[in-house]
Amino acid sequence: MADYTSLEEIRLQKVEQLRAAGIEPYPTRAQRTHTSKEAVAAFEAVEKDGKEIQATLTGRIRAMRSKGKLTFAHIEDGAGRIQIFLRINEIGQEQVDFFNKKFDLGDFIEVSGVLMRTRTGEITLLVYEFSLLAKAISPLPAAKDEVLEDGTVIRHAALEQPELRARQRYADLAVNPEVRETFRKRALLVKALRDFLDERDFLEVETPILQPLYGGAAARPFVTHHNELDQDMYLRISFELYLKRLLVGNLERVYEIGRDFRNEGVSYKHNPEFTQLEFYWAYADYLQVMEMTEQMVAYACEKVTGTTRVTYQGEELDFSPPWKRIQMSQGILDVSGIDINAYEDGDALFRAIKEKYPEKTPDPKSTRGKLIDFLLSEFLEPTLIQPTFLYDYPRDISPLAKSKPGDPLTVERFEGYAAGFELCNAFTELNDPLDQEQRFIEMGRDYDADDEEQHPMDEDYLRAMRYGMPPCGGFGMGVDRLAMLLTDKHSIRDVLLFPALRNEE
RNA sequence: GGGCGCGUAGCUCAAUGGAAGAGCAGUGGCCUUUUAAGCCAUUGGUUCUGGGUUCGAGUCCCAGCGCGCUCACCA
Repeated sequence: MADYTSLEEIRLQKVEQLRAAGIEPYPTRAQRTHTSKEAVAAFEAVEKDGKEIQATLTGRIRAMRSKGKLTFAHIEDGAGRIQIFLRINEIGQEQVDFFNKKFDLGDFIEVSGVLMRTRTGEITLLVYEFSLLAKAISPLPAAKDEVLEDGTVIRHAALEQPELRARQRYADLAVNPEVRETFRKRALLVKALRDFLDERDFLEVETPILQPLYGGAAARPFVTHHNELDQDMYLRISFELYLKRLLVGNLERVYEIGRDFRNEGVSYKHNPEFTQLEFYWAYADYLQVMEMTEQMVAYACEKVTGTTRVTYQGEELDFSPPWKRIQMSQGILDVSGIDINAYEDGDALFRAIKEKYPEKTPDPKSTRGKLIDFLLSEFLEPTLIQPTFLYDYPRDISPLAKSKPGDPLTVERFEGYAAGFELCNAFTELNDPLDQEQRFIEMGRDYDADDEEQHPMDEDYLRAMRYGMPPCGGFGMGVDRLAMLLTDKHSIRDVLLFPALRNEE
């Protein structure tokens, strides 16, 4: 049983009073002839001819101004806001009083009448009939909007607590229209990515979320259990190994947009579940994937924002191709002065880092690849503000990527960066089953047995690959991260409708 | 998980260790073109929770819970 506040008690009483008066506060059906936006457009179209437009509108009461014998209110629907006007001339004093006494901010109502323009010029529905669609018991956590002459809206005492906004996203959405806009943009983004790939003959597929083995990335998984099969299952940490099995099956171009789950820390750019796009493209290599990536992101950016230049946290990012390309060892040399090519094993590289940067503290047990990753995130990443591809990665942190011909320490892999963080990751896929098996074994050896990030040996994946996998390029991107960039949000929580939060009790 | 910060009315916020307040929302009234409507009156509090110090705690101390920022892990 809920504890009601005094404000809620009053509204509950109104519900009883309405029922006692034979009015159902939650009627089953509603109807409308126009959205708020359509009503305004319809009125503007015939205003000059003096023709009358009748309309029935539905929406939520967001502002109310009663002047005794007349009442102005604003209702809000999915399309926007519109003013309504109730007057004793049309409906009588009793009805005006009823509206004022029994209806509250937040209630959903249906209003019928004639469109008009008030003395101050606002297009308004003059109401002849009104009814309740759904009574709000709890007041929406917002005060008032002030609309300035130039149209800018100042919200007074808006819902601002980040915790409340995330926990009660329904209230946040109801009260902050720009939040609805953010999620519309997010939907546009996903649609744009899908359209782009569909147009290029990529087949959208769905692969298991519940997996008997996890793989395809370095992350700790969520573990669950299937009762009937009596076996532990993992929530996938990537789609990679399943999508590549499909290439063995002669599906040449596949992609999936879906949820990944990683049992890691939560931060402004990490949520335990997040949306990933992966595609695999037979007969392509990482350079072709690179080219398609910049086209795809620019396309999505343009569809979402109308341009390929967006402002992110005060910086203008230009996603139009081609993006800057930096070969990784060269990039690290440029910013840190350390030539990773001069050190073929982890110990040597570690000593070089400690000598040049005694204050930096990489883990001394790190592999060469992990040390390079350290240099990368320490020195290079923060400088990658404009969209940039970093390419040619160390082999030992890339167990699923194909080696660069003639360079045993390096694989054909790139990552896309923007605003200083990683956006996507791609490589020429390893399709040699014997090399792949060797990599799994190396990964098992390089990480401690209790390191949950180690890639488990996936025998079925190797079995698939032994049937022959075409050479191909593969790609993965955090869709939430791109959504952050395109909506200028600092935190991933702001582009997730229901971000992960600790239990309230 | 570590460090720092925050938690007061439905919302946004005040309150030197000394009487818990304001605006909006709510309630009652006045008001026939308002728009943060206005005017008059008025209701509303486990100051996150539990301990402690003190004559006295919203304020200081300890512990817990939640959130934010940040570092680490990771996309």
